[in-house]
Amino acid sequence: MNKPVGIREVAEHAGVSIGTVSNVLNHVKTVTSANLEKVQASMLELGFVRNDLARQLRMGGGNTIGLVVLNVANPFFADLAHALEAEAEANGHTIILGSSDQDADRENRYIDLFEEQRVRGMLIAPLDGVTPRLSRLRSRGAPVVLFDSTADPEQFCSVTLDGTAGGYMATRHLIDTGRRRIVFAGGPLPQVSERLAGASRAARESAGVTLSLIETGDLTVAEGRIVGDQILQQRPEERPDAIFAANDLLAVGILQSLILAEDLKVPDDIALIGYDDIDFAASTMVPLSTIRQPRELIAREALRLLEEEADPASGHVHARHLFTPELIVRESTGPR
Amino acid sequence: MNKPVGIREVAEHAGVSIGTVSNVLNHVKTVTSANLEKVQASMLELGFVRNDLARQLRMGGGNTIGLVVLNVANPFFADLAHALEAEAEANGHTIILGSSDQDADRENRYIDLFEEQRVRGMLIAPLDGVTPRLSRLRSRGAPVVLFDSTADPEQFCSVTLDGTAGGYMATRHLIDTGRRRIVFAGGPLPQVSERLAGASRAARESAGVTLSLIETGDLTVAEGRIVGDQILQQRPEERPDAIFAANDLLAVGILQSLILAEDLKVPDDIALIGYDDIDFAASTMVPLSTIRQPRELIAREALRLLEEEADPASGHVHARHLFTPELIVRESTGPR
DNA sequence: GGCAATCTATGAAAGCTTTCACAACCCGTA
DNA sequence: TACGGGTTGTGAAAGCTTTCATAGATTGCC
Repeated sequence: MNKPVGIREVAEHAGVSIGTVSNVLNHVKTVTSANLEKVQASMLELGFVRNDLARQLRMGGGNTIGLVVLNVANPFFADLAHALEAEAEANGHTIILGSSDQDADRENRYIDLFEEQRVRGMLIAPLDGVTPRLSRLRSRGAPVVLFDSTADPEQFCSVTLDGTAGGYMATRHLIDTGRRRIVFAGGPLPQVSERLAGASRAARESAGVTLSLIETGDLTVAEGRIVGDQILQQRPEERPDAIFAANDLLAVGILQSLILAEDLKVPDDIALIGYDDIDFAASTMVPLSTIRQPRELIAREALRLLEEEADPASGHVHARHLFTPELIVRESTGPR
Repeated sequence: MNKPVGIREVAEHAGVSIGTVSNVLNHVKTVTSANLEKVQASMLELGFVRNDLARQLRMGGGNTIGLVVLNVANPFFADLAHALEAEAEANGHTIILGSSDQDADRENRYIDLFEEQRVRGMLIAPLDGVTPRLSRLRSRGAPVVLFDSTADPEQFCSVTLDGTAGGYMATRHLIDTGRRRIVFAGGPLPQVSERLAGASRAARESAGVTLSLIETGDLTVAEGRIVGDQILQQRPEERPDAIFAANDLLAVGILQSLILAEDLKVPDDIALIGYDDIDFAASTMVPLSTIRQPRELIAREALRLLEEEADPASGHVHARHLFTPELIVRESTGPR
């Protein structure tokens, strides 16, 4: 193992000054082509790799962006992370990903970590809304964009889908296709309250429509199966004629369960609609109607806001951006 | 926005020396409790956040680990990343995730980036085996563990599932349950060659078994549907009686397609087995038999090797660790 | 040839931490 | 009292880069 080779060794080897090497690294155009070549040759020969830690230290922070999601194993977040990563890469940023796994401690630990790393900003899908930890972060002036529409727009930028609108659209669609006894399945409640609120509104608007709630502990396939089994145990005449699942994973689980029943068909007897439009939604046995969240748009806007907030000259004002989601009709809510 | 507060300001405010503050930060036990309290109070009051960049610079690299996967959107890699992250966190490491998206350029860019960040080591699922870029990295002495069993064990540590064994197990299982005309679906070929090799061996061992190949351009649900449609277009008596898909995504797509056919039932007419045991595999319409890869074990071992390689005192010798995968029998290969 | 105006190169300083040789101090004992 | 030994605190140096004021070289023009 040789001595670590830094800018100084390169300068010496190439017979130029430290400053010149630095200029080469940073593509400053004042460098003579003769020097440029000498330096580049030396770098190659010595196997020089710029030390980004020193660079960032000197420059007072780099262009890394911290991302905290609720759970990478959830395809929606995996896709979102993917979109963010692609978008960030295009802007020369790097994303560090942390998965809080729905654990407040982990969330806080990642925030601490990112702060210590002097990230340029953070994108956070907060677990319990705005915690004291987050406020403290904010008061220190760190750029933060939340994926949480309940955040105080005076204090934070946030970018989200309009869950109320999505809930409304989904439920409205069920009603429009002739459904009357609708079940909303999802939980824990705080996380799905907007979608539920939208659903309620749609139900209230139409006479003769009832909306009931099956609360789940989580939004997973396994929980979905439990919900499905629950519904199967009801007497056929008691069963709902439509289910609005708070996300696609849940919907997939419900579908799994319902499809095993002989005396019940999706969508003929029960319509099913999900939320998120994960890649699998189009590939389930009965392709799933759902609400699509334009992940690329969210990703782009979140990064734009973060960039703006990080730039003191921009006259940035916090804003809450609500994107309106889109109804995707597939077979699981097919015409009755 | 106040002046950035560093260790120096804290020291001054608390009336102690810089060294003492550093000792507090690093939990050196020689600090008097009186001083400890003073320093901690000052930190709190000033809102001090340790600058990890300077710390890492001084210490010659931190404890961040770079991870390059082929594609985060693939549930297998998402789960693996998740497992690695959990394991790393337990050891006080942090994972930086990069997704190469099957693009050699991106792979190289991430490697460069990680090198500049002076990561403690890298975990890489290489696209095309060991590229010159990787060898150069190695020759520089950076700890690297590959997820690629074709890597030269003299040069690299690698951790993988035994794809040949997995391919053999899957095919053997199909044969044992009475199947004779087996199709292996997967591609591009280099990525699935081991699984195919295992399948071939199993087929050769049994008289009367034929194995044919449908090569795909990718291992996605969409490609799987294409494969399924292809099979449906064959005359019933020409169709295979079993399909071994090179991964679960592909299998899911195939299943989607086959299930639409009236004259064909899975598993009665065609058995189907996948590979990876992604979370969805148990949740498909006909729950999918598959080969499980013990992700947690891989994650643990990969990090252990990396740690060992990073520690010069360990007398580390490169090793290829092949984990034997496990056959998971579900309904898609149900008894004939 | 002489002078100003450009252009390029130089290298010390700064950015924030950890490290470590050394100083200061305390206590008990000869 | 003087001294040894142990404990705690100190602050300069180092780690590698970028920045920037300054020096030096070159060109153009009268």
